[in-house]
Amino acid sequence: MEVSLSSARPLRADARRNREALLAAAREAFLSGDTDSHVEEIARSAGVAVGTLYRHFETREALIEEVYRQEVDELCAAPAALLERYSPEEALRRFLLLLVEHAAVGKGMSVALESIMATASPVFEAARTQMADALTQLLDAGVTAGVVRDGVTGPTLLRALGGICGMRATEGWQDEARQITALLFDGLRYGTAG
Amino acid sequence: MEVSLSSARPLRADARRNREALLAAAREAFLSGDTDSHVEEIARSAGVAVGTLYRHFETREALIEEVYRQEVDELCAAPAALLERYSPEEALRRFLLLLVEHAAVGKGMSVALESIMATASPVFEAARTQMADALTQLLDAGVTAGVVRDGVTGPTLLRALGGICGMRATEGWQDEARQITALLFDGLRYGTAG
DNA sequence: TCCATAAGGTGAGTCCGACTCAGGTTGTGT
DNA sequence: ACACAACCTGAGTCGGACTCACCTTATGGA
Repeated sequence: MEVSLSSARPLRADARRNREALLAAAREAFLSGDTDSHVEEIARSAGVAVGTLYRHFETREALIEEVYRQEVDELCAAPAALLERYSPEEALRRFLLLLVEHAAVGKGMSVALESIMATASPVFEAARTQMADALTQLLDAGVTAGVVRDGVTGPTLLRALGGICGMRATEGWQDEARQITALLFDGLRYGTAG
Repeated sequence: MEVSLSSARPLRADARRNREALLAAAREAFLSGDTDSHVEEIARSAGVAVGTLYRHFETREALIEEVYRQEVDELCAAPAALLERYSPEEALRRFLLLLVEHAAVGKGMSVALESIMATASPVFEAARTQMADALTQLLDAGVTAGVVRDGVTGPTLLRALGGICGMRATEGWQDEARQITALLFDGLRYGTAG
């Protein structure tokens, strides 16, 4: 599903297997709300020793980042597809909601997101940029179509959505997230013909 | 400045001094971006031993919480004052901006906020409720005056503003925060006579 | 097929930082 | 001035992320 992009020679077969197992185990742990999943547990449930975990990932954080990066990759493919299928306004609306749904895969994930937010790692920086670009794409289409106010940038909107990450531990958080999204959506349209 | 509200007898003079010194040292450390300020450092710069720190605060987190709670207390006094001086619309606008300025006291503070967000401690719960109530007060005044849409609650708006917490580590974050605030403000007015 | 070899795996041990507690110190009421 | 409870101290414990010296095995060439 993924070809090597780096100049290094490909991983040995068993190494590749282990790396994948670790990512799967980490995702599993984070998604199931096991917030305090320790490296030892993740390694064990992946069927390897901690040393192997550290062969593949610089730190515990790096592993979390990688899990998150994969999520972001999937999400960032959406805007282009949505713009082909829907009007700019509708595409924007749907993407914002998609973001909410995606954040809903498990409260453990939002912990991971926060954990990453708290670091200034280059990996996360890339993910953030990617996401911001996706939003910019949608905003630009909206501005061109005259349904979105000018002057709001992708990175800004991304941050505005950041609050959704801190939302576990409440009962009706998903509805609330949708409300916030609607609020931002309307804020974006404020002052247009919409 | 503060009288004992609990049934326990007042602290001994030296204990009170130490407690205050610890809070001051902690605030200092957090505000100056010393993100990884260790309990040992905080205790030393307050002129006490770690044991003393733990006599006054259950855990490191509890100390952070207390610093934050004080900030929140100050902030929550604002809405009532603003509503006396300005129109509901203007009061809301000013309070949202005040929130941003307040978050600006130092990037270290946002780390503290996040740290608190990541726990479901009762202390933070109280602070959050307090803040949400302040926002509700402003929103209600706005709805009554017909300048704010109905159906948005204080807790919801609070979360929407949450994204601002994750904003250190960027150059022009303060301008961005202001933009987001404006966005939400307009979202709130969407569909009214405003 | 089989070997040489380097990539990969192992897990006991190190490091470090939050937290504890037995014992000394000091403010306070009488 | 005294008794004593409240307070303070800081070396030590504990837990979890991370390391590294040594072992295992995939791989590619003979």
